[in-house]
Amino acid sequence: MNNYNNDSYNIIETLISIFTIEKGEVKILLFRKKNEPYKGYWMLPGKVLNNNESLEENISDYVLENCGFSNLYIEQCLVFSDIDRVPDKRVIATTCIGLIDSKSVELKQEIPDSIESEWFNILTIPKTIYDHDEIIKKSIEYLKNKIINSNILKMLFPSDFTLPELQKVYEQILDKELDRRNFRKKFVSQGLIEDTGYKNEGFSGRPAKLYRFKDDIEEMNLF
Amino acid sequence: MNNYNNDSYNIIETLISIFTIEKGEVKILLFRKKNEPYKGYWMLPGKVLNNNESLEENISDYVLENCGFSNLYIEQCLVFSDIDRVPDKRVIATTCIGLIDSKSVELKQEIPDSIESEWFNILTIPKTIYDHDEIIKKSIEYLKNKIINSNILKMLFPSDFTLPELQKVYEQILDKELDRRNFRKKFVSQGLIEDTGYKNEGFSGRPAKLYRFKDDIEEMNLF
DNA sequence: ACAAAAGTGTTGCCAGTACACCCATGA
DNA sequence: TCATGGGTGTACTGGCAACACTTTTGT
Repeated sequence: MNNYNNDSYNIIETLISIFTIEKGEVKILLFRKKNEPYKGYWMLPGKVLNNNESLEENISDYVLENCGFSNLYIEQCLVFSDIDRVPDKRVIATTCIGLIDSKSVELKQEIPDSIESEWFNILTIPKTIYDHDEIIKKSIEYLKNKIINSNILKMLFPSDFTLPELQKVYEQILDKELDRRNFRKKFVSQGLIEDTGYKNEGFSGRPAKLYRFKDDIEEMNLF
Repeated sequence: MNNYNNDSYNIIETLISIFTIEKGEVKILLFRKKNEPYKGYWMLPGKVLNNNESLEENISDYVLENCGFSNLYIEQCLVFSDIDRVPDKRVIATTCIGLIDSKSVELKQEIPDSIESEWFNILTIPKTIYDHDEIIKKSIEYLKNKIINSNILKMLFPSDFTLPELQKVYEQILDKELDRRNFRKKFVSQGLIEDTGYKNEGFSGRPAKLYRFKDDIEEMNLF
């Protein structure tokens, strides 16, 4: 058990699917690859794991440096370890999902000019490198399963939001339409949200009340 | 992104929490450590991952060789990557849960004499090495969350079983008592099981009907 | 006044729960 | 015949789904 040889050493990369809400749409952050192979294709953010840092430290540091987000919510997803998932080199990917609210995205810190990044609607994801499309698919699936049994989406809505906005996000992730009245009833009756007393005026139609998630709500499920 | 140095190489081990049912009790398989440090303590089965095998191949091969199980059901659990989770050496643990029915346990193949192993009731787990107690705790939690929304436990019951037996397993994992009549109603109404026509006679009290899981039932949740 | 979008109330159904009685066997 | 444990039926309840009308704003 304690015998290590050359074959026992592996390259590990952490890859993260960062989601946010931009103009009511659920989006994922991708970087553009700069060199061959797959030059110009899109890819998930992430980097090789050093042997002096944990998975969580690695991805937090990376995200801060390269995306400028200091308060990203992170959860582990799956490990992808097929021998040939990356050509030429054997690289194991440990993957995470990250959630960040749009306000924190706007307030992001300095990031390198050299990185070309873009938020993509989860329904129109471009061609990505290696097995990243598979990883993204699993990440969205993970998110979908998660929001059914937990209130994880509050990580995407720390600031004031309207119930119709929240509903549209649920509809995008679950990929089905929900009833306005029942949706409201569920959230209000569970005591997850509270009225801020403000309204978002200035749009066509009746202004919607602004809500916020209560602070003291804990996650329900670990997985 | 493609620059690797010495710091980029890591030792990865796969560790697996294998569960079965033995005499109605949910049990987990542990090995006994043979050398210092922690000599004599118990530990999860698992081994270092070579760079020519996937996580799933690695753990399947290991389990076959060292536990003798050829048809173990496996799912990924969490990754543990704290720098000092193992003393002296940096080792990352990717963990899995495994489920095997008691009949397959009895029919297991040859395994090395040198391995000392034992099935422990999940309520009375002995002292384990490193962070294995934490890993075991999370594995049980994973299993608990899983059986609520899926029929994963059919992996533990491929052969005939009685409903009271099945119920007791649910009660152990969920750690709460369930109503006999409602439990039966749920499984029968969902069409997950079918009557084999046999009974388990020879015990005190009325004999229980023997059921089996239907073959065509798929998993419902991925996570 | 009209259009657009948000807010509200009622009803029915199904799943889960609580609970009491009967049945088949071994001793 | 009694003890033991398994099988069955009923009534209640709360959550979810289906559905139509009213309210508040901008134009």
